[in-house]
Amino acid sequence: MMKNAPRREDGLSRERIIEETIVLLDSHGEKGLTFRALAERLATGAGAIYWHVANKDDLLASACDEIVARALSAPLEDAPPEEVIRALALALFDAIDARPWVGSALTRAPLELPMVRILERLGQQVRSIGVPAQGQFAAAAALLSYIVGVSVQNAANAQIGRMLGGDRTAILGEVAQAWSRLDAEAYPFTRSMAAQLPVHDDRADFLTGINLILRGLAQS
Amino acid sequence: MMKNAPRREDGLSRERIIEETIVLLDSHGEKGLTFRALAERLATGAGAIYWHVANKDDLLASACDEIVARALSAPLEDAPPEEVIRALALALFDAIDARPWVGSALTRAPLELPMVRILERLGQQVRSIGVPAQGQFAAAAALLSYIVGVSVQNAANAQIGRMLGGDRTAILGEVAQAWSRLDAEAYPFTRSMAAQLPVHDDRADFLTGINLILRGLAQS
DNA sequence: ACCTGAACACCGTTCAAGT
DNA sequence: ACCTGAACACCGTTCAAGT
Repeated sequence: MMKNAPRREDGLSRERIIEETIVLLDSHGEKGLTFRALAERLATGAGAIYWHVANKDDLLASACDEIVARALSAPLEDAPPEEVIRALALALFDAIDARPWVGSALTRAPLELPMVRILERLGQQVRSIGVPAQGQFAAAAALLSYIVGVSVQNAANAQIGRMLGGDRTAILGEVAQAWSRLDAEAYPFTRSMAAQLPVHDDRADFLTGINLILRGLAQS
Repeated sequence: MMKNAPRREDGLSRERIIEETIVLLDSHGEKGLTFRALAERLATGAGAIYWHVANKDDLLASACDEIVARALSAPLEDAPPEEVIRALALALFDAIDARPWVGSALTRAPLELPMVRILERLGQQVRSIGVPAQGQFAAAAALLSYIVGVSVQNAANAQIGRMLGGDRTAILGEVAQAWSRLDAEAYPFTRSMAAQLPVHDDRADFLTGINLILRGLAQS
């Protein structure tokens, strides 16, 4: 065709829809993402969105992939592979922590593009480390499971704090109180750990786990 | 009061509701759990359920807790603590694998009773191992994160297979084909791993990770 | 080709009214 | 104390009709 600029500036597009989806998810959470709310933001009808997007799952998955792609694009520097893996892991941990909805989207669509993006990056570094060929897949898969699994779990924790309104310390303080009120017979360990909960650093523990896996990898 | 058996046999009760919730979740998945469907199964009105249960979140959380409690009640034997931890981890892995909805319920209500149940069990074993006092919480928390995180992630994988109808091998075969069709420039690692995907054992990898953490714990 | 917006078939939750 | 079931305020998705 000859005309190549027929698109109106205010026309809908997949990109614009997904961009606005991210804004909506960030501002109003997972249950705030509604075709009606999205349509209003885009100044269009609810049905129009379906021309560019298959359904709500597609919407969520695409928004998730966008965030994952951004998180992975940052740490590209050439450094020792272990260092790159740590950087990738933390970038994902922080991205999911900042947007808990990314976590549930990741869990909902397991072997899709976002996961493959991460696996690829991890795999390339696993190769650089020098892990023998027959162990590369298991190593990359273990890292992938750990990173995504723990990050999602952590983000869920953080989200509940945000939902209850208070700051992190206050929430954890309340949980700690609840723990110290548990039955002494059934929950001796948890009771005695109540005091440590509020001063606990999840991000540091996450990194400790990564280092543990990397150490195990080096031994094999 | 004097009369202590006024309850009709067909009366509703929290237990009966949760029991039927589990049946419904198992048979029709997470989106099959509906107050209307549940009411029909219980031969009552939708609103009656609200007399025994706060809301849908409460329903899901209670069903989840029931399953977690069952999974933890099995492996009680006195064995070396590392062995008990492995047994607990696998029991949870299998329970969540069999019921993916437990995974998302666990993620939705992070620091609630089900998680505390698991933490307590792990913590007691961590103590038995002889981990020094100031490291016990971090150790138990690391195990908890890993077990729940990876199990949830694995269950999500398994679920997608079930949803697509085919058996596990067939699904993974298709994913493997999709992987081998990825762009050679951008996804060299994933492409070369395509063949290994269908013969990969997630449960074994899960256990490998547990052993890795236990080994790290023994060193400290 | 792309958009509109009414309509359909659902939801969770509430609440007056019953027993 | 416990249950009923209609009613309310929403959903995702479809689809004739428009441009």
